Amino acid sequence: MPKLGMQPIRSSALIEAVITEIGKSGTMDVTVSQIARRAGMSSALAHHYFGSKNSMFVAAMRHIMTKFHREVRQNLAGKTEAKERVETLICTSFSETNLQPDTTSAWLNFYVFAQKSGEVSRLLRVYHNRLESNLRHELRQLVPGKEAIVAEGIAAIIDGAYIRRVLRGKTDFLDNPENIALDYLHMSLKTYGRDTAH
Amino acid sequence: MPKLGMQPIRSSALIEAVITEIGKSGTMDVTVSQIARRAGMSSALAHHYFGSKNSMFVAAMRHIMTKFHREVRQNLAGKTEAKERVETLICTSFSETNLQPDTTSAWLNFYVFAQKSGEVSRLLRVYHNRLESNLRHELRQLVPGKEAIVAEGIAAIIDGAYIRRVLRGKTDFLDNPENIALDYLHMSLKTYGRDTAH
DNA sequence: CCTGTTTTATTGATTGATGAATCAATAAAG
DNA sequence: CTTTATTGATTCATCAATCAATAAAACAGG
Repeated sequence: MPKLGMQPIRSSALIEAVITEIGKSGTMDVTVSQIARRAGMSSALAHHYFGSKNSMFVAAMRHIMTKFHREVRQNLAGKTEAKERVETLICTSFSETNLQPDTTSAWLNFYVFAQKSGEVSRLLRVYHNRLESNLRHELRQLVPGKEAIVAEGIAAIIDGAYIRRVLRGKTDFLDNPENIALDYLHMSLKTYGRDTAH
Repeated sequence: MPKLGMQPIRSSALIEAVITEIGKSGTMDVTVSQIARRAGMSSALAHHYFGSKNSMFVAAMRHIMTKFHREVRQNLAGKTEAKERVETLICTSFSETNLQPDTTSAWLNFYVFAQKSGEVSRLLRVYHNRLESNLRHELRQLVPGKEAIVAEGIAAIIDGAYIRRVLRGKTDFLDNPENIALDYLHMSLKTYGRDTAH
């Protein structure tokens, strides 16, 4: 019963399955068969569409990054004030979707995978650069001369919070993780900000 | 030529080799043969002493953690002032040894591995709890009521900085990474500290 | 509106490589 | 003659990737 035009349906089913399986197992040693089974097809078909396990991983990563990017743009829309825009960048990083266990687990695994795959490494670099350049751009007006270090700090807190989330589960996380980053931002504004007065 | 008492020598050679190999490949898919070769012995002997690849990884992790713990205790010795002690905790995390590429790479990989192995997960939790409880203990006097969130922030920055270091290499890291954490500490002291003066 | 050819979808079985773990054998101390 | 050290060869399992085969839709011309 081959309905035509299955390719996009199969692809996205596989991509979802990759993320779910990585999340379930916590590692990237998941077999193509596991992924294919979860996506409701044979491993041969998975290979038929993606060619290799590697490209499934890369596609999954691209998918996560694209989703994130879309979310950022959506949340930034209409916001013009620099401080508000930085806060939006922070909060989007900690949004419901991005804190989904499967997503964070996949992130962490892609970080490791980047050391193996040049393509993933490049993707990750692009993503990092974009986030930090976004941050720096807004911070330039808020904490002139200090935008680089503050941006780096915010980015580090985001990554660190992700890790801790993956490691310990959300249970014993004291506070909403975004509050740490927001706190850091507000203290930086007070300390280095051009308008220290409220 | 079996000289007796080889066990400890072989063990530590293997542990070193595990860390080096993980660092070299960036992942934990290194073979026992690779590890054994680097440690100057056959893979059979490696199995003879450790039983399984898994216990080699666990032993390597224990080794890194023990070394770190020793370094912390050493650096803290004699320091009594709370602020100084927190700064020492931060700086030790970013010491020369702990920023060695192989070490950071191994760290990151163990983070991922923790999701597979209950033992590693427990080890990591112990380590994290110890660091944060140390931080909280000192911070209690410095930023009363806020020690939990500040400790969490410092810990997150440390983890985040590690990741970024692994990902990008030390080249395009703007500043010494400890400065971000130290900055965060000092701003927290100014904002929440009991002695805002000075 | 048939009929054969091409394209797309799909899978069970096979191949080939890889690598963890075990074994059998050797040898030097004690 | 038992214990410790050591390895080359072997076993056994796992998987990524490919193949051969099946089937159904689309399409072609008569």
